[in-house]
Amino acid sequence: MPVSIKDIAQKAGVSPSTVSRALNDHPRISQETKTYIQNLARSMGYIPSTVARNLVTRRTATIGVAIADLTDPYYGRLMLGIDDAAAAHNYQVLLSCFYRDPDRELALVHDFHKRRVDGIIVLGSEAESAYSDPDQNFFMPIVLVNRPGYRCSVSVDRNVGGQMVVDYLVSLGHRRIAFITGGARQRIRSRRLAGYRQALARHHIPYNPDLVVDGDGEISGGIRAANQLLSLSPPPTAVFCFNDMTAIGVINALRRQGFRVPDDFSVVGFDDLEMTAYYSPALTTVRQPTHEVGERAFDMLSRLIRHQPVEPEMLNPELVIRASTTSAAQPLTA
Amino acid sequence: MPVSIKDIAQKAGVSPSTVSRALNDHPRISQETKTYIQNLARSMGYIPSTVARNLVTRRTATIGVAIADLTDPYYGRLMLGIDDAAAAHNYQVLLSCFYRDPDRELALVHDFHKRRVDGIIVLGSEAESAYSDPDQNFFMPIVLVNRPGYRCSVSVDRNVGGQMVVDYLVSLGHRRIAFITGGARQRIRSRRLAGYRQALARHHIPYNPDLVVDGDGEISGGIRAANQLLSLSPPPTAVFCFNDMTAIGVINALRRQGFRVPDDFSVVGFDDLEMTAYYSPALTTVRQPTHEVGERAFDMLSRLIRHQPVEPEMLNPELVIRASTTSAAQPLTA
DNA sequence: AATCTTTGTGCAAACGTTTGCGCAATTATT
DNA sequence: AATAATTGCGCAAACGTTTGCACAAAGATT
Repeated sequence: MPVSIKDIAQKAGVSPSTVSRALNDHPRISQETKTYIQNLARSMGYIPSTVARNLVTRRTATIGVAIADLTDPYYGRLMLGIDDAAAAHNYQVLLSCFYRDPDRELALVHDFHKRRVDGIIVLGSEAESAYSDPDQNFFMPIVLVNRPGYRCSVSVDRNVGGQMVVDYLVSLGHRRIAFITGGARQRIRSRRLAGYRQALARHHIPYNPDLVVDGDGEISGGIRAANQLLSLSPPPTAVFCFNDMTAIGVINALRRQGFRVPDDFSVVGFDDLEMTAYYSPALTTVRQPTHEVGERAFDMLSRLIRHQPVEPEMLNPELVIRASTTSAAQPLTA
Repeated sequence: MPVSIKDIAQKAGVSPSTVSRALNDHPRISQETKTYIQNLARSMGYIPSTVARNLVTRRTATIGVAIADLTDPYYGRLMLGIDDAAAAHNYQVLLSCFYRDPDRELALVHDFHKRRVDGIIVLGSEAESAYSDPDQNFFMPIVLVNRPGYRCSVSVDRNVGGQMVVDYLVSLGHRRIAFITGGARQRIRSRRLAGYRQALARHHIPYNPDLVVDGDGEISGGIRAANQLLSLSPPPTAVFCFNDMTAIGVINALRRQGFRVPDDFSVVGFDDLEMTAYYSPALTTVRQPTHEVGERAFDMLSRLIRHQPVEPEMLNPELVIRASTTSAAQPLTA
């Protein structure tokens, strides 16, 4: 049973209010009693109860962050930005993972509501539409990262990211460029895919649905997708992947079939995970300002909490050219 | 302002206690009122306040997990085991990252105390000794993962892990085997290092302090350490790394200096991150039963919470031989 | 028909804080 | 020397729940 403010009050011979004020450095308490009580509290091993405090103040100075996948370092990097911004504003952060499961995601957001956090950030939402649904009774600010369809979101522009990749591949002479999605669910709203198609159109390359196959954002999905692409005739000469994890799977599957990257196939990732720079071949990918995204997401949430107006934000990605891409070989099927 | 139990009571014309009991499916409430109130609550958008509930019940059904590094998928995998076990026991999990900073770690554990979680798990503690320090006033169950010195801990036996690696490298003919630590702070208590030394002794290979250099558990540390090792004459023929991240750094630094892995140097990691199996060369490493570790950590905490006796647990790792290791070349310095 | 159980509900206290208000004692202002 | 402002503290209500106890009404047991 932890020691409470009343225990301290009793021992000090003062009222609980005085103890509370002394501990919170209230101006109308004498310096003398303050230091006396603070020392006493320390010596008694007092640890204030946030839960009682939150109940009466009706705020928690805490935000909840729901994360899609803890084994993908991309989200870890976003968290860094959020944590930094939150710390700078004296906010605590509660984290939880929903393992890419929309039901768990919603359950989690619900739990955050019950905990009465001041606001919520969702990283990699799988249930975007729910947040605009009035039936959900979400009564607190929520910002989504990378879901530009939602009112309160900060995203990197994956459409232009996709275009950059295609432009670059086309400039290398590629014309049969495959795209691997992050999963069938993502497919419809995929900005990368939209950018891919727009860029193809701009280069007068007809869109070929066979070249677009589903992955799952993880290595295993990349492997499956690559094998599927290899069964095409003719196969693509370049593969644009939903993210770096997928790209790792793709490169492996290709290599396992005896192909070489980039000589036989160019492969491009997305996210610029630290480790893929050290991969072999070092991955050509699209870098996102993750830290800034995290910070901005927190700032937007913070403005929302203070009832200030916000509008969706869009940040620009950057193409990082490394060793997994090269000029298109002469078409084998000439 | 969210709707409270009183609001519902008023609208239903019953007392708050009845509402509370109806929502919690108390046996002494008629089915009729139960369904009536439950529907009413739903329609009013009622979301119970855990904070009020926690205050009166004096428990939170929540555990806190402090994580050293969110960008290392190793911890993500541990979390999976914890989350699964916790969900099975109707516990919520609160996560937070301390970025390998001992001060932030302690601050975080302190914050968990203030939140009155029922117990705490620390993954990758940097402040182990604090948990045995009575001055810290930690008044709740805490289990540490991979800190076998602590009373309540579940660890994989990194000592035998270290020995397995050295035994294997020696069997390949290596005698100049380097070890890269996870950081100067870890060095003293490193079980891997102890295992490394024991195995060397067993093979009558004298211990050479020059071959033990500090990394930091991340890629950058691996790069630095590898360069340091290359400046030795003669350099080692094999490098045993604190973890897989370090190994990635090492392989890169070696390659950048024109060396080949495993032809010129054998490299061994630790953790068996999924992606390192897809690395090139695929990494020889030590697999840990991460999911089981996570589950057991939760189970231990759960026993602690119920005041049942516990004792430290130790799980066995497993050597995974892949392509980053091979027989020692003829010594260049013959 | 009297007693005993059971069923369904309400009262009120409690959890550990914060905070508006009141009030006495001290100090500053005329 | 009277009044005003300031300083230091306590009272008590409040936050939104849960829960032991009381109690009336209905049903079951003699």
